[in-house]
Amino acid sequence: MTTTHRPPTLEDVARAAGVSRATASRVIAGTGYASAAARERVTVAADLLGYAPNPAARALVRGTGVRLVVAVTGTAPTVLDDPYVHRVLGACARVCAPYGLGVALHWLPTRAPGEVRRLAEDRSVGGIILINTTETVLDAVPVGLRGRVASIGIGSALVPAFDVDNGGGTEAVVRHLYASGRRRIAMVTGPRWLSCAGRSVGAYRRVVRDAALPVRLVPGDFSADRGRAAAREVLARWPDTDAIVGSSDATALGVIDGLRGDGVQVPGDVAVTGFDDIPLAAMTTPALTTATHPVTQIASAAATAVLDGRPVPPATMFPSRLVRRVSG
Amino acid sequence: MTTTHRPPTLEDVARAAGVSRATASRVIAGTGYASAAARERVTVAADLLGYAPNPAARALVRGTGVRLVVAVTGTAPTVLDDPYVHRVLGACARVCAPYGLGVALHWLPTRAPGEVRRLAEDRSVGGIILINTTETVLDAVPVGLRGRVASIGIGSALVPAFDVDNGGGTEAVVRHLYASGRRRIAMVTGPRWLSCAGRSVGAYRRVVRDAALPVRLVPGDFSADRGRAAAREVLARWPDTDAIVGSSDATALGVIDGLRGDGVQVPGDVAVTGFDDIPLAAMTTPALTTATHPVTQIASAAATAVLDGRPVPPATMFPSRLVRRVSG
DNA sequence: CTGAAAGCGCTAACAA
DNA sequence: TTGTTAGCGCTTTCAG
Repeated sequence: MTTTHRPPTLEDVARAAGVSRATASRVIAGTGYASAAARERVTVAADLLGYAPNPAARALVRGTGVRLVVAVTGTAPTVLDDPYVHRVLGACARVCAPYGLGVALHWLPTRAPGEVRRLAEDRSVGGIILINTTETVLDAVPVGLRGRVASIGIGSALVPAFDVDNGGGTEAVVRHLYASGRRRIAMVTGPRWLSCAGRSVGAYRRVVRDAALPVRLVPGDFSADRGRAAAREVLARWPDTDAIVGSSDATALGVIDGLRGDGVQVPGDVAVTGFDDIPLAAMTTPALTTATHPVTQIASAAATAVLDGRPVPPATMFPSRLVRRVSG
Repeated sequence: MTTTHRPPTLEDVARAAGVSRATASRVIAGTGYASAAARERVTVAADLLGYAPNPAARALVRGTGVRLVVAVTGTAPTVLDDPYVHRVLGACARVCAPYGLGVALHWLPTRAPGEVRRLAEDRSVGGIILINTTETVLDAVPVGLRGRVASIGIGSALVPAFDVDNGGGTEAVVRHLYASGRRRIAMVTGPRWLSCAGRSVGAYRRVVRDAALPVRLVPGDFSADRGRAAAREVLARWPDTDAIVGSSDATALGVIDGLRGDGVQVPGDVAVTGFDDIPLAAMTTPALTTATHPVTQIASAAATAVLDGRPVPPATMFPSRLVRRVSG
């Protein structure tokens, strides 16, 4: 007689432990009363059978959803191809694993901030992590989502924020540049619509103003291509620039490439710094001076907040540390 | 009177369309008979109400699982931190989205190939994508998983394989090196336990042998650190080497860095090539000559195969194309 | 071709 | 403290 190898259900565990399904449920889910004896017997039976609760069934009855959605705001669905987004997704996946939850990727069009409502209504969505979000999107988050949503970037009264202290990181970078003798420091900013990028610009302005240096800002978008173009703009507008602060490592690499195309030496003529400390920042020539960005930590904290459901502070900032290498 | 804004269920759709829940189910799921009239009315009602099936309920009744697991074989859970893995995860997430499925990340210890059985028994697992898998793991895949599992890398009779044609890519690279006059070409291999990396080594051996050049192999592991060390080993054992083929871009970058530490010019003294064509390969100095690796395409194809459940060929290879830049 | 009915595996009142 | 009961939203026989 061949027994089909069927995964054990709660029913099996209950029977093996000699209790009712309800009691077994209470001890497995860790909710409600149960005598020490019952607890013991159920626990033993469960790991004897190798029991694991079926997340789908659980989600169905609790109305709790079965996946954590990473929702990325942007003008086109290509924002989902970004390595940064993938890293966040990976970190979320690791946090979700013990809960039996999956993760999903969703594009939130900048033009249609109401889209977030549809996500909230989807019963299979257990929680939402917002990335690169805007005030407009934040305003569209329904109150019913309270406690099941977090933002990596800016937050709101309803949505707790988790982010790198890019103001602090940028400040450290610019101060370092000043300390090493640079006096005409330009910056390639992040995208304007991304308010959290504004903190870096603010920090740059502050340091530069305090030192009575000129403010030299050129818009960027975190990409290398834009960095390359921006480098030329900077040189065209302010030929005596002796340092360029990139708002991402990709930007900085682009800047270096653009500069080199014009025969400018880095860091000899112009120092260049990045932000993020991607793994390759240490391997390029010249090795990139930058500031750290603990993406995994941040994403894990955000995901944990959503899954735990415990109250969290409205904003949690993760420190960014200067990494001195060769480029600046 | 405030109506709680509850997402519509199939029941709601059925009522609105004036049919039974069963009929509504048939047309929504696209399975079983339904008159044109019924089909029409249900469809209209569904998108009038903005109905979306609840994946958890569906998974529960069909026993079909609610997430696609990306299972990475390796000696330590840190393999889950690899950007390559994250990219695969991202691609899978995009394929899963329309199915309402989530994705999950799982470490499959090299030492415990049987672990894959536990995954197979988990009712919440809808399918499995194997990464960096070994024959041992492949052998442990239970037959019950047929059609719900695919491998990125090597496959088996049970598990269809999806991979880059790294043999072809490597051949193109080595031929290019030869054509540009290099005659003493060394290679830093991928990890030995990863059999699909062997195809690159095979291709290298073949080209080199056909040209009557010496075989110079040094073991690597795809990492930049190992590349750096390997460069020195190569130089120590065969000082007249004039080209080094890296089996990944990270390796190549490490090799370049190691070479530079010894005052060797790239590509002047020694040409260096990579594999993967990561975005940054174009930005480094010197820009990296490499071969493409369509990771997203591969992962999407694998995920699609698992979710569709349609029969697929035992192995699907994706072409790798030479990208000539400066380093080699 | 359609509807009634029976669950999928689990949790949450409610009694006992 | 425990068991009984009633579903969560959906699919799927099985009769009509």
